[in-house]
Amino acid sequence: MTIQSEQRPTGSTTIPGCCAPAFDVGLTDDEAAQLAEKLSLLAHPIRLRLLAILARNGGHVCVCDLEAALPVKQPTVSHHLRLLRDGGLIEGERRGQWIYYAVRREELAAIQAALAQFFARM
Amino acid sequence: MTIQSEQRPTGSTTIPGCCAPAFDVGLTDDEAAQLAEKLSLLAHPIRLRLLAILARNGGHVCVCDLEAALPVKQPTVSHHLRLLRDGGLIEGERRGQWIYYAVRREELAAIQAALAQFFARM
DNA sequence: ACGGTATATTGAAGATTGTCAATATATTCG
DNA sequence: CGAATATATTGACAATCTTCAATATACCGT
Repeated sequence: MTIQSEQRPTGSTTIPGCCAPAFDVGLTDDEAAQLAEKLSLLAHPIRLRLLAILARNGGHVCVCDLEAALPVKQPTVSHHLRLLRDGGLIEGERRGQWIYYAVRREELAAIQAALAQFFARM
Repeated sequence: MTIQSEQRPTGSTTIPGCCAPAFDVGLTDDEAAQLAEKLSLLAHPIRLRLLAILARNGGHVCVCDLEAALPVKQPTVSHHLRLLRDGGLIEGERRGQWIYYAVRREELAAIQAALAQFFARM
């Protein structure tokens, strides 16, 4: 024959051919789920911009500032702020009529560390 | 009065009170959209595990291996592989009956760099 | 207390995503 | 060619996400 018979090189199974999970899996079910959840929180342009604004002006930005800076209406801003707050990434402090938000650096650093670990394992 | 009148310190507007976008915005509309797109691609447990497996066993893993290692059916594996391939993160090479996937390190590094830049700006 | 402003919540509607059975396509072997 | 295996695609369905108008809540100044 002209074409060489392909043989799957994957080891340690009795069945020749395919589908022997003898390889390195790398990420636990739980690890993947947790990291995916953190990434999902970041994976939205409005939330990224919210974080960026707050990180650089922390403690001095109220919701109306954010609404003015972003192309969405006030309920949408509040919605994303809530997601970020529930995810532990930001916190809000009421000062008078306004609520000032700021990034929680520790949590942000935790995500950064989780990502670094993920990439390190690649 | 006992309570001090709150005054928004945000500068450079003629309107006293609120909503003067004099602060640092930090992320362009486009930058945020692009980064969010990359993050969305990563933000799924199955895709994270696919990447981890492929990164550590690159070029030696066929779809049936992946299906065996993950808690989803074959069409779902193919679906996520397609998303990753369309996103430039992996590539597949047909060898005989099987198609072997591998991570594209450059693209993965690009995402890592984009993330690093994002966190650096925080 | 009242009117005004800031923010949150609710509810609805549309868009996107995730999963899988069924089916199609490609490849190998006999 | 025809059967068997590997992978991709289609189509349907459910779940989740995104946005916003309408409304509610909280606070301020008068």
